[in-house]
Amino acid sequence: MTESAADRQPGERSVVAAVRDAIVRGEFVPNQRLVEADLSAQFGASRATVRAALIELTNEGLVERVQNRGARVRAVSLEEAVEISEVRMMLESLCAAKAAERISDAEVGELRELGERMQMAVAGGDVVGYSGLNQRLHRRIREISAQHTAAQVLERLRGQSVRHQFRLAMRPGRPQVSLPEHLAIIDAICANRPEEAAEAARIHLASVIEALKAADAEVSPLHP
Amino acid sequence: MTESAADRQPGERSVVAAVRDAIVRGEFVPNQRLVEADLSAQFGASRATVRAALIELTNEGLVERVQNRGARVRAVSLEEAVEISEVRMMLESLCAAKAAERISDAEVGELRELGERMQMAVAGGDVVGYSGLNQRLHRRIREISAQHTAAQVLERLRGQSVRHQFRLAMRPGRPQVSLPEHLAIIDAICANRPEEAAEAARIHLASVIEALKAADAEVSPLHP
DNA sequence: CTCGACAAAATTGTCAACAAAAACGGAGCC
DNA sequence: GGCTCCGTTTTTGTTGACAATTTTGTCGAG
Repeated sequence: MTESAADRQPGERSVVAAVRDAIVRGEFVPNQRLVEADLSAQFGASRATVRAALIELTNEGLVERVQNRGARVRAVSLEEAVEISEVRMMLESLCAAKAAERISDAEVGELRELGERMQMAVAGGDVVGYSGLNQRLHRRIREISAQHTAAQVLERLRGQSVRHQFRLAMRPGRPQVSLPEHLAIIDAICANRPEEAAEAARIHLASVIEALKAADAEVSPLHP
Repeated sequence: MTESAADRQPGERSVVAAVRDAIVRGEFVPNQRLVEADLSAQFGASRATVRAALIELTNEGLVERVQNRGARVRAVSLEEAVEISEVRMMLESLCAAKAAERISDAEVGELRELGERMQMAVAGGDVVGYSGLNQRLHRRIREISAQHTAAQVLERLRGQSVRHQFRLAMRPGRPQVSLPEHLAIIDAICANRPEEAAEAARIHLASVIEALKAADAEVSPLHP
């Protein structure tokens, strides 16, 4: 077991970030128990600190806590991943429409550049690079939309579904189908067409939902 | 100062419920400081317990916490209330559509009865009763939709905007305009028409947003 | 051999006390 | 008179220990 995490900065707020990172990076696998004393030793913090961190991560949907039974990494099922994507479909279309209304000239250049880099990444077969640009695009659209409430909800949901998202990005052929969808969103936003941008976002997320179901069907061919 | 809150059941989870209730009921006003020691005395719990409760309520969006400066009741501005309503417009329309697809015969009866009771409440001028039925209707639709993720987000947002919602319900003439909107939602869901239900929900929330802005314009006639 | 009761271990919930940081107040200085 | 500096007070952040609960392991009876 690596002890790389036993660093300085026992801090207060850093513990939540550390545990969150460990979860989204896959270091802590779903359903793994998170014993307060263990985490307290692993990071330099006291038990009360990790306890506070676990409470915070619980409300973020990353960990599950039950009375007197401790915490564990929350496992999101396929059904939940689909639900999350449905909510994303609604909120990302809202943000896309808002962004199309408010975008500035400088931001247009930014989005266009992101789009070009995504095209290059796909052309070059750089899957992980494309995945990173993907995240940056969605985040930037949220920021441009200035819909703070929706952005916050979407950020929380992203943390919960990051595992499914990653599995999806690794599917062969997936980037080739998602790239044009992303470019359509960019085009609509940059052209100041809210309705078109919202529709493009809906189409993209519908595609994500289909891919999620397809990926699952491939793993478990028939109902086990 | 009333000491009615210093009850039994110092509990653990009850403290978050107690503080949450105090906030949504208006006992704790926006921007009011929430000193840990004071709350610790007011409710029978220790400081660590109220601290945990404050962290939880922070992630629910009801309180604001800044490093080394303590917690206070979060004040949601008009802009935030509008943002919240925009998100609600998207998610409630999603839930309404899902509910229209999944509703059972028994649930149809339930919703119809709720609608009749709402009509009676408005006819009788029972504003507070109508407000309660209003909440029950929205909650029941969320439950029927079986969209757990959206329901959870909506529940959190409801807590944040309950103050604005309440102010709205008290506006003279408001129930008369919101009642037919609610009945339209009920009709569409009970008739198994998802698209119609979603549209009805959108119309209702758009009306809420307009009313929010109007109510604010009335309080502060010109830009102060 | 299986099932249930009972004890032991592990883990969480709670508390009181200590340390650090920030807000407050007054005296001194320009 | 206003401003800064410094000590006091309040409030939060952290720590360790104790109590309550759950889980685990073991032993005996059927």
